[in-house]
Amino acid sequence: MSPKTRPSDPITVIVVEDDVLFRDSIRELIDDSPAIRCGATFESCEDALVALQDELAPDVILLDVDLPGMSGIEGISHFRRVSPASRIIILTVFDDDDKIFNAVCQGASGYLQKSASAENVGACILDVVAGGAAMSPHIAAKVLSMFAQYSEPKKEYGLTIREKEILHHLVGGVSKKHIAETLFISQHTVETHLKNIYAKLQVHSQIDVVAKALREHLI
Amino acid sequence: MSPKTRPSDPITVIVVEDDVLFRDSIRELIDDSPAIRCGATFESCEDALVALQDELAPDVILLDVDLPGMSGIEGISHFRRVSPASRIIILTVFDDDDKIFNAVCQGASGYLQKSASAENVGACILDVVAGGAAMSPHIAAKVLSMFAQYSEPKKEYGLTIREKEILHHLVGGVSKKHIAETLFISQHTVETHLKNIYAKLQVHSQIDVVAKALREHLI
DNA sequence: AATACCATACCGCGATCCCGGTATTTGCAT
DNA sequence: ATGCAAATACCGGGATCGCGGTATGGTATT
Repeated sequence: MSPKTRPSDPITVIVVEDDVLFRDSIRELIDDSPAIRCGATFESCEDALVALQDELAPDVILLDVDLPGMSGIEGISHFRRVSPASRIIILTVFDDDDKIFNAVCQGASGYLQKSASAENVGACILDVVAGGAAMSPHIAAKVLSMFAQYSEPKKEYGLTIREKEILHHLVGGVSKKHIAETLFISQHTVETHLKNIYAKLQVHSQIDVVAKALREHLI
Repeated sequence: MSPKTRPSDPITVIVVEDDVLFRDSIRELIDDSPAIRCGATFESCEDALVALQDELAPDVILLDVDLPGMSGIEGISHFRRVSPASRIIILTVFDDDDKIFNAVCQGASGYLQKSASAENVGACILDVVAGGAAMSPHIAAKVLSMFAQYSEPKKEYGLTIREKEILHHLVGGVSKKHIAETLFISQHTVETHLKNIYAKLQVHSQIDVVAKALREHLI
C-alpha cells in the first residue's frame, strides 16, 4: 500500500514473458501511454530477479504465469523479496481461477488477460499503482469467502470472563503455576477453571485448548 | 458460493433502508429489471430479521450501512445466520473504505454506491448471484494485502520431514504415546524428535510448539 | 428470600511431559 | 569411502497435567 506520490514521474514497468512476439507487443503498448514507461523486458523470472538486485525497483512488474523454469506464481514471492515496493500484475491467457487465486494470495495486486485492450492494460496498471487491486468478481469472491470463513466463526462457548482470561494466558504459553502467580490466585483455582474450560470447549488437554482457541480465533 | 442454478426463476431481492424515498426508488429500479424481483422492503435490520425467520430466503439482501438501531455492518452476521443462502450487498452513500472493508470481512459479497446507475445495480446483483463479488479496486487491495500478509510469513526453521510429521500430529492434539503408535516408532524416538523441534523453534513445551505452529502457519 | 452462577480453594493419584544424557543405524553427499 | 545429518532407540528423575472429588463466599436475578 504505497501509492505513487509523484504522478508526474512516469510509471516504470518491467515485463517478464517468454514469448518474444507478445513481449514486444506489450512493450510497445505500454510505451504508447505517456504516463507509463517500459523499463526492461525479461524472458524468465530468473533473469529478471538477477537484474532487479542491483537496479532501481520498477513500479510494476508484469508477470506471465507460464514461464520456463520458475513459474510466474512461484516468482511472485521472490520478486516481493528483492523488490518489495513493486506491485505485481499477472498476465494470463486464460481466466484460470486457481492460478490467479494463488497469485493474489502470494501477493499479486491484479491480473490481466493477454487479450486485454490497450486501455485495459493502462487502466489496470494505473489502478495498481494507485494502491488498488484489479481482479474479476469471481476471483474476488473466492478471496472473500476465505476471508469471511476466517473472521466469522467466532463461536461462543459461554466462557466466563475469568475463564477467558485463563485461556488467554494459556494460549500465550504460560504454565498453570505461572498463571496462578500472575492472577494472584491458587494453582488449584486455575485447575478448576481449566476443567470448566475443557468441559465447555469439549477438549481434554491444554494442547487441544490452545489449538482450538487459535483455530477458531477465540484468543 | 452457491450460484443460482435456475436462472429462469426471477432473482428475489429484499431491501433494508431507512430512507423512504431511496427505498422506493431502488424498489422501482429493481422491478424494472425483468430477471429481478423485489420481494419486500424494510426500514431496519430488526424488522427484516423478524420477517426472514418464517419467510423464504431471498437471493440477495441490499443493506444500507447507516440505519437506526442495528447498523448494516452489525446486521450482516445476523442475516447470515437466519438466511445463510442469501448474499448480501452493502449500500453506501460514500466510498467509506473502513466500513466496506469490515462489511466484506463479515461476509458481504459486494457493495453498491447509492449513486449507482440502474445498470450498475443490476450488474452487481447478477454478479453476486452468480457467485461473484463486487468491489472497487481500492477495497480489493485492502483485502488482498491482509491476505498476503497472512499467507506470506511462512518462516523456515529447518525442520526435517520427520519433525514436521511429528509437529503435524502434535498440532492435531495427538499425544506423544499415540504419535509413536501411529508412526510405528518408539515413544522415546518421538521425544527425541520433540526435543529437536523445541530447540529449532526455540520453545519449551508442547503448548508453545502448537501455538507457534498455528500462529505462523507451519501446520 | 431463594436460586443460580461464578470465582475461589483444596486433595491425591496416575498419566504425561521436559530435559539431561548416550548410542546405533541409515542415507546422502563430497 | 568417508563423513555428516537424520532417524531411530533408551533411561530416569523431577515437573506438570488431567480428573475425580468437595466446598465456600459473593453477586445477580428472580
